[in-house]
Amino acid sequence: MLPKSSIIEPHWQGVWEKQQLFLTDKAPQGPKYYDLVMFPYPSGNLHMGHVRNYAIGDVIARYKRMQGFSVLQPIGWDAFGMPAENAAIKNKTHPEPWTDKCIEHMKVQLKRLGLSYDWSREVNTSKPDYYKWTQWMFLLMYERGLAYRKKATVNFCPKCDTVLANEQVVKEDKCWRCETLVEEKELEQWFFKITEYGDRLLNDLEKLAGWPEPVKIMQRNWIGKSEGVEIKFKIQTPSVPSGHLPLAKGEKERGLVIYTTRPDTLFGVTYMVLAPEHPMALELSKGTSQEKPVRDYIDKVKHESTHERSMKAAKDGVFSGGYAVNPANNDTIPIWIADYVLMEYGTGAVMAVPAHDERDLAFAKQNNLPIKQAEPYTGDLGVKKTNYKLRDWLVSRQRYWGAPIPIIYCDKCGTVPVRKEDLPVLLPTDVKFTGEGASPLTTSKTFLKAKCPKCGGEGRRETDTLDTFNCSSWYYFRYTDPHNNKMPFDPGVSKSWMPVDQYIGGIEHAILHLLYSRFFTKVLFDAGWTSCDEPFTNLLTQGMVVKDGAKMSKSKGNVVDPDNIIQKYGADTARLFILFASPPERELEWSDAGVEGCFRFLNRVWRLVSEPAPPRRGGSKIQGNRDVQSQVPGQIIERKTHQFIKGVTEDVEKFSFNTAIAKMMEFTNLLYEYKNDKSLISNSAFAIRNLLLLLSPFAPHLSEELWHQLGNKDSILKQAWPKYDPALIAETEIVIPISINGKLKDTITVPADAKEEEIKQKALANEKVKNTTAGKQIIKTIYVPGKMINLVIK
RNA sequence: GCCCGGGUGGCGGAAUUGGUAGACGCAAGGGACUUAAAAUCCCUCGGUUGCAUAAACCAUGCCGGUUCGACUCCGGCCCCGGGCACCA
Repeated sequence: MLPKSSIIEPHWQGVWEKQQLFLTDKAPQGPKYYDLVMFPYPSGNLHMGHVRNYAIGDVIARYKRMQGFSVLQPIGWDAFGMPAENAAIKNKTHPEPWTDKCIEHMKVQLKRLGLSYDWSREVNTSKPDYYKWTQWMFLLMYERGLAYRKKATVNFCPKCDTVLANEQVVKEDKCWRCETLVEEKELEQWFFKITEYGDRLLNDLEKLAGWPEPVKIMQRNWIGKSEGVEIKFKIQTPSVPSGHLPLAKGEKERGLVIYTTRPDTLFGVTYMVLAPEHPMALELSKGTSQEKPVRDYIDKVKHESTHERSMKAAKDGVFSGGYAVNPANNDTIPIWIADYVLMEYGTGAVMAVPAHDERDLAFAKQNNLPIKQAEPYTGDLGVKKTNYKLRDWLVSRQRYWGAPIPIIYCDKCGTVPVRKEDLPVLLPTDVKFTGEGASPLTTSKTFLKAKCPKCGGEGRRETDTLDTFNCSSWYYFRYTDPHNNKMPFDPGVSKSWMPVDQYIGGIEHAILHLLYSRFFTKVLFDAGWTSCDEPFTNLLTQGMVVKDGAKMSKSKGNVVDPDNIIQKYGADTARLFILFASPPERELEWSDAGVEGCFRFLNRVWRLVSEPAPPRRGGSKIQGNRDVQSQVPGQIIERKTHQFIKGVTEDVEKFSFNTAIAKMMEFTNLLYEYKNDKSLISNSAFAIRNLLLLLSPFAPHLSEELWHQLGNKDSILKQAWPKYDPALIAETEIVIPISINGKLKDTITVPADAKEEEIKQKALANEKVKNTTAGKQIIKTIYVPGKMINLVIK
């Protein structure tokens, strides 16, 4: 083993840092390139998913720098969140020191990877100088009428007397700590009106040409715009004649309003379904024999979290005891109550058409309800209505480790926002972490009381904190002006960097994080803070790094420690392997075997460069590449070098790093074939120089070391990306496959400029072709220029 | 359940627009060098039949279709992964 990664890697990292090679100017010099990786949650340990993310980002950053771009590649910490609070509960400590320690450790790990970050722009969302501005964003939303309060259901453990996250609800709706059955509870919560931006978030997806199509489709479906109608059905109950139920305000005739996108299927309606929370659900059963079953069913559903409910495969329900009248044909149809209808969507009630809808069909079969094929209904009915699946964003969290929502409740003035000049609302430290009871903030003596900003009277602070998605929805703006203490970022400075040219992160963020970030950007745009209405021009969604078929995550505990790999093989090998093992968008199954191969490759490069023409020990004679045997080696090397530059450049452009690395391996293998030929020294020097340049974004330490060994004084990182000469890449001979009836028979080698006739003649003269076609008739010849020739015989 | 991906040798993967399936790497087997080992170098390597580096057939999750030609396009299934709004 020649390159001592443990020596050369820290050495060059030190040199780069000393020369401040990765510090970015306040504003770009020349064309800018904002290269962004999703900042990590500081779990305390770097895992392979991170390494993959940052290796991709770093290759792009280094490549773009060599192309002359002014590159901004920052890093920071998405530092608020539940794990720190859980750790505090478990270890009877405080989330802050725990988080700080995690960051400290991960920073050391990150630096070992030799990533070219501008560390002077590091952000930490859990520090007041950052969350001050997260609170500022909340106030901006509030000012613009986009923040409001309403009741919402949460998962609640009655024994711990506390709100649970979905993640804390384990199998069969039990609390993760005490296994008590989780309940649903209604609480007043803060929301952002993201629905007001639904149409823009939907329409502007079309602008995002640099986004993967599947991500756009997922967002489109998530927003779920649909055009339909609301139709009113009259109600009948067996015991009470139609119209006998009390009328709602402004209602002339009692009825059940449903939403449908398919009014044309009205003749096929055989029953109606209400969500269990529908206000009419219980009412309809009153005085019928169904009263008790309905009550029991609604009770049962209450104990199911909305999360579990939406995901269970088998849907259930109960007859309400009431009937409705189909306005199209006056049929009397039963009204059911079932959990496959959601109160949040439409009117919380649907007309069921088993003949047209799969869910209705499954439910009808299960409950022996009629299925009716019917003519399309063409009459005019109901009121046109556009609905969205997208719901307003619930930003309240009943937790400590987040940015406090900057609101004060005053008995006189009501809900009053904290003045911007009074930000930040600091997280108090006199707090208990028990995992029980209401939000920890309610236990602070210093926090709760506050003067009303309006009247100066005694007020009470909001004790909810902001969802951590708030922190990550604007951090890319902060990176552009990270130390500003007068505003979240200077619009002029941010303008010179925004939008992000390339955003890279896990596919698991395809919807929520990316949608919220787009929403924030649009609000900032409307408020005049930015001229971008979309934050990320290009998006690369990397696949997961999995181990034993399962996602590597802190919660699953199947995390592979990159430290071990770096220690054994070095950062260059680790980076190279993770890029080589799989294309970026695809899932990558981690395996320690294969890392070895990349390590061997780097050693081969090392020996190629630093051991000129060593005595070849052992082995048999070296054979030239078969297809170029007849040609002059010097020309071969030159041509292959230009082809190599072209190939790698194209691969890096399309982020096909695995094939780019394969090409470097092939090229290295080729150079080995000519290694001992003294007459080729100048060709080889040219080839090696380019090999190192192209390799440098992938394996920067080794490339830098060898670059200097070759006598270069300046850093390889400052060199220009090589260009190829199109005149020198053309092969003189090409290989044409001959197939008969689509089956390959043989190949022929012809001059690159051979004419069709010449190739056909040569193909027909081929021995194998003659043997196969003997006694048969050639009825068709297909020639694809430069590609192949196919003979169809009978 | 719904939405979005993926399925190619023993393994990770490659394959411009439908045109030589298996590049590159790993693992495996054989050999060279060495007192020996490590490292390095050379050869073989999808499957079946076959003495064969002769030839044929089969082969890109499964079934069917379009085409001179299908991993690639179309229809129907099966399996695996991600997301599903309080994990980030």
